[in-house]
Amino acid sequence: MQPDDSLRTIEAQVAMLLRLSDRTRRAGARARGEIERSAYLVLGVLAQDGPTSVNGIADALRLDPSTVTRQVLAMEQAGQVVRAADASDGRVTLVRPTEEGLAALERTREVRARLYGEVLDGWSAEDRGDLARLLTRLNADVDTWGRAHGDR
Amino acid sequence: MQPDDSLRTIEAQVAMLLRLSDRTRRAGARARGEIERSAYLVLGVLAQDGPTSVNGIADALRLDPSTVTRQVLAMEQAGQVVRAADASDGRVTLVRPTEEGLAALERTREVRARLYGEVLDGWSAEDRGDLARLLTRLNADVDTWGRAHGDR
DNA sequence: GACGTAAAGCTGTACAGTACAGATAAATCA
DNA sequence: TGATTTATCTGTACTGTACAGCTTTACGTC
Repeated sequence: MQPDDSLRTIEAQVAMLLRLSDRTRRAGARARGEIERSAYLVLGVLAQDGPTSVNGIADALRLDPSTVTRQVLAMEQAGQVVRAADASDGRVTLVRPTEEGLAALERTREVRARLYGEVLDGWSAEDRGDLARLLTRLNADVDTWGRAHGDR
Repeated sequence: MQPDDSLRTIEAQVAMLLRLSDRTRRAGARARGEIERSAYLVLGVLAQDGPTSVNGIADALRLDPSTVTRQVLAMEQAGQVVRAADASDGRVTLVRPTEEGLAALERTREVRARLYGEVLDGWSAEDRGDLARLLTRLNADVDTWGRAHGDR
């Protein structure tokens, strides 16, 4: 494969993966007991970083703060997080995951890992490991690139 | 990395890639001269398969036909495709890409390949090739899985 | 050939996810 | 203290998508 071919293939395959994953996410996600993608990502941030401000979540996910505001409001309604003013800065809304929220996150992770286990049934451990490694690196580089270029 | 760890990492990284790519797609995509993601995918199908029915496009992209109907109507307005009744089956709307549409597709592919070239700047040819290969295989398996399971 | 059934596509509608602009409240600085 | 900045929330709009129902065309059976 020529260098340029790899780039084109990666680009095309990422676009198609987006399309297909979107499909899979919608189709019966709730029936499988999963939480929404948006809540899933927010809870992932909270599970990793602990209580976080709305802006902090927005930055971690590269989302507009107004979007996160609405997501955490919905998640509070669903009992997945609690919101409280920061004691040392009244402007800040600190978002904390509830036990229920963390349990829902873990449940979703397990369901999805099982799903991927089915999809990647015939894959060697080496290919799985390579894909995990390369995707992680790709995301890190996409994130770095986006921040350096102001997402232009 | 344990087998289960790979699955969890892949799952989490795909979710994050979706998030980040969505961001990059919106931010300044038009400014870079790119066409919309939906048009890009439809034109990709037409470029590969030639004139295709609305249902055919929907199947290739795993979209609802009503969604494709609207996309091709918008693309016709934009001069990227032309629609015509199939001579042998009056129910079928055959969608053909215009020269302009194919040129826009190629332009977008080039812009995006260049973008990926920047993001993957420090990557070895081997890693790029591996990522291209593994993503292609992942998509094929996701697609197969989805069709086998009725996207449940 | 007529009638019932199926297929293709279109229209109405609804919803998730998102951004941008502007409003509000709290903090900080000169 | 007043001006400016920061964090969040509210109003609004748009893309992408699905599902249900409608219309038109085709097909199969008699």
